[in-house]
Amino acid sequence: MPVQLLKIIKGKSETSLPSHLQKEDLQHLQEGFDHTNKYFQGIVILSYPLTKLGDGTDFFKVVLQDLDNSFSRINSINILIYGKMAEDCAKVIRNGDTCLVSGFKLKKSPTAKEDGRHGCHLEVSEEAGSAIYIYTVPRTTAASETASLSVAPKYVYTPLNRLKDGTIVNLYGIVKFFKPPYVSKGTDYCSVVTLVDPSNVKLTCTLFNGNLDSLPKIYKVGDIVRFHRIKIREYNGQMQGITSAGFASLTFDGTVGAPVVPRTSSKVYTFMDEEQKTIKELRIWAASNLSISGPAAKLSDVQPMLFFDLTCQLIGKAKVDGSSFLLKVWDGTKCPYPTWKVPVEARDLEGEKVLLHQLRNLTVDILVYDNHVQLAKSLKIGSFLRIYSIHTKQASADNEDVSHLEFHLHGGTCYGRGIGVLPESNPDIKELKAFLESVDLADSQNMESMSSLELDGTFSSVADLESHLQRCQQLSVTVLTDHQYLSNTELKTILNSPAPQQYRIRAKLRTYEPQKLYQSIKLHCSKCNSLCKQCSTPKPIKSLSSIAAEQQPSWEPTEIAQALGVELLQYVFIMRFTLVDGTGALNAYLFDYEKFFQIPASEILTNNFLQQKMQMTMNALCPPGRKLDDLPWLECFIKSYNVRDEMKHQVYYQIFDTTVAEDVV
DNA sequence: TTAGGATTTG
Repeated sequence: MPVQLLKIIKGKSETSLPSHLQKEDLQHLQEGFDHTNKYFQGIVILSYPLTKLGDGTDFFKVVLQDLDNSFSRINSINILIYGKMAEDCAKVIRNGDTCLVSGFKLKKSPTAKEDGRHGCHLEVSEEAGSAIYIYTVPRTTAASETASLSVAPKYVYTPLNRLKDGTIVNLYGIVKFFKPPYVSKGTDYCSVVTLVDPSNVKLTCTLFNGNLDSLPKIYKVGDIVRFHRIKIREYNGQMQGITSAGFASLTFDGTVGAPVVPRTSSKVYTFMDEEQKTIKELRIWAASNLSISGPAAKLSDVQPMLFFDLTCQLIGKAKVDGSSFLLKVWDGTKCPYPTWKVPVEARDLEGEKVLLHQLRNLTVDILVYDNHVQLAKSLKIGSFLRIYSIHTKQASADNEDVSHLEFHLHGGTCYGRGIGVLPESNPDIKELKAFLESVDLADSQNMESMSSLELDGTFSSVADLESHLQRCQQLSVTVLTDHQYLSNTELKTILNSPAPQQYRIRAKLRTYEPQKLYQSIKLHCSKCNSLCKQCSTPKPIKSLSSIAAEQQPSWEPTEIAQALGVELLQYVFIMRFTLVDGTGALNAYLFDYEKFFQIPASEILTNNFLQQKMQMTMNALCPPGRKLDDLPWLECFIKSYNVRDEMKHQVYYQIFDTTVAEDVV
């Protein structure tokens, strides 16, 4: 019988194993050895759900741990069971059962590197003549239910005061100190993490991995980690943790009440109710037993001679010299001191120039040195960072009257100095993003004169400077031709105010009508101020004789029209813009002969080039397919006016004294 | 192998 369920009664099984079988140790399970008449014995620590392979064959996988080698670095092995045997085993095998496997095929395990188990796995099936003997642990009904619901192994976690030299253990800990992953002098990234747990013992772990993503995703002191398969060694009279094969980690926010969501690079990990409970307990213990307050600060809080952690967004970067690298970052607040600007070659500066200029009053230059340069170079513009242990230093240059504040990330990793990239899903980053989006750039630009532009080293030539200056003064795809003294009014306020009034607004063009642009061109009658033809009272052609009779006749179109009783109509663009600014939406009419588009309405119907230009302009003002966030800003003047008839009264809005920025198309 | 917590000196 290929699968035998053997009950243990008082330590002895009901039936005996075939006498020809001999036990094989885990370390002797190697390719090239003869495993005929051998069996491997282990305890089931993990079983996966029964599945079907592509060809319909049943497949069942269990992990057996060799209790005789439980202190070895590798003490478990994958067993792959095929066909009917898979089905049979899946019905009876439970975690904690002891299994004997014979008649197996030994194959290289493709997952050994990831799961840290034996380099080979055992394949078994009836066809191959395999047999599995299962010694069950006694089962109550309740235990059986639990077992059938759980496919996770029962990991044992060692408290930090029970660690022994030379063992590989699983453990939990609260991060007391950490160095974010940095480039080591060897081949790997390194991260140093000091943990503490309710046994009040500290453990410093040195973790290496060639893949940055495989190191624990610790963002701040107080985070909680779960380490699997960490090796314990004695170093300088103290226990030390170090990565061993198969090391895996989960990291959790240590805040009481925060969602218990593990951060990990592993696609597969075990995390059950019991682990949830452990994290919650550790959070509570940490809250009442540890004082964890990181030196986080906003740029608005910084002082000279300070080491602090900054959570920020990267908007520019540039090489400076061989041992230092420039990061330009902002966090939405303004540093209360004048800050230094590190001179760099314009061609070396990466980042969106317009944005860099827009944010110039809110951006600080951080110079990073030595070992941090390599990581800094690899950072993506726009990414969110936490830069640990930035040093502020007050200094003044020879040509400066007032001192400025410098930001340095010195070389080395003392005190956890380094740079971490945080995902946008991180709660702190979500908060930062929301704050950054709320910052009124128009206000920040007004805080400083344009002369600083020349100081920040962003532009390579006068022409470049002028073009960007022009563009950045506009800061939107439209510009105002007058009334610049007015400040912006939110759409919500405008919608709630009586007409008539005039406003300056900053808004996005969500949509416009007509979408077929040729339909926007109308003939307008200036006499009746409508679209446009009832004002003409045509006279016969002989009426022109009155002009002809003059001594010096004028053949101007207006004179001819007047003589013929024709009211001249003018071509105009008439469009409806739906504008939004986060506080409300408003429909404003554009009535434009030439000024807004800088295209004469009278010429566009006969000029392909102008038609294309208008289409491109509208595409720039309201790029098709973009989300609202990605639409450009428009600065406009609008006036409100009342339209009343017998039935109703309405307020309308019209755009005026506004033109499309020159460099938009 | 690397680092092994405990601020650069630009």
